[in-house]
Amino acid sequence: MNQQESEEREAVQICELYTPLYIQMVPQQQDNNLGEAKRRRRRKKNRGSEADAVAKKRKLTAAQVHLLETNFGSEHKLESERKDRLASELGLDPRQVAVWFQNRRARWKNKKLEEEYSSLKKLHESVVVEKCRLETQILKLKEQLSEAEKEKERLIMGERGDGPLSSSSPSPSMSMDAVDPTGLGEFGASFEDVFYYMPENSCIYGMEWPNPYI
DNA sequence: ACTTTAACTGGATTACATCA
DNA sequence: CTGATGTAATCCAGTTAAAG
Repeated sequence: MNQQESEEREAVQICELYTPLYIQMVPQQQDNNLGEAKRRRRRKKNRGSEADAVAKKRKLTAAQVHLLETNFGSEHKLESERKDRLASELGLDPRQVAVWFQNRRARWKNKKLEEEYSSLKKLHESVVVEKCRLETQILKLKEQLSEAEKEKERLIMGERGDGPLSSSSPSPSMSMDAVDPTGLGEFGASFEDVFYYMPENSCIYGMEWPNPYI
């Protein structure tokens, strides 16, 4: 038996398995004329008493869902031929298969959006932390610069001899040597610093993200 | 009461057929 | 041949409601 034959046989077996169920689940069309060219009728709007009588919602079986999922996994779009083939394999109305694919695509899209949202959120949080770290570093460097300028001023005054502190030694912490040439030094990896400094309320680590899914 | 999901609706788009 | 028009199929976003 070649592969095609075995696939066909499997399809027939599945059909046999589900057809009675389908007949039970979905009332068959009256004008099911198989010899007729494929009907191209726009489906009727299904609202009101007739719909209530006919369209009860049915849960698909695990086997049906499994086959649908497998198909969805290989291709999210559903061409007409595949829809019909799947429908007959599953013993479902092609319309049900189409609806299932539509809903499945919507669920998949939602899931993808949620994943994208959470990875962007993580990225945003790390950027906020980095921004705060850099702002803290800027602040401290500015302080150092200001101290260094004061020290410079003091030395100039000392050389002229008109300064009261001409001979006093510069405080070690205020000397230019104290300025870390790398600009990083003690602040390089100090995350604690980040959380003590909140310029203009910009550093709100762990702030609530608006959740679009609520 | 809440969630999941099958089924539905309406609007937009596309492909195809027909006709002037 | 070509453009206009109509129809059917399909998609998506949003909604409804059955069922668990």
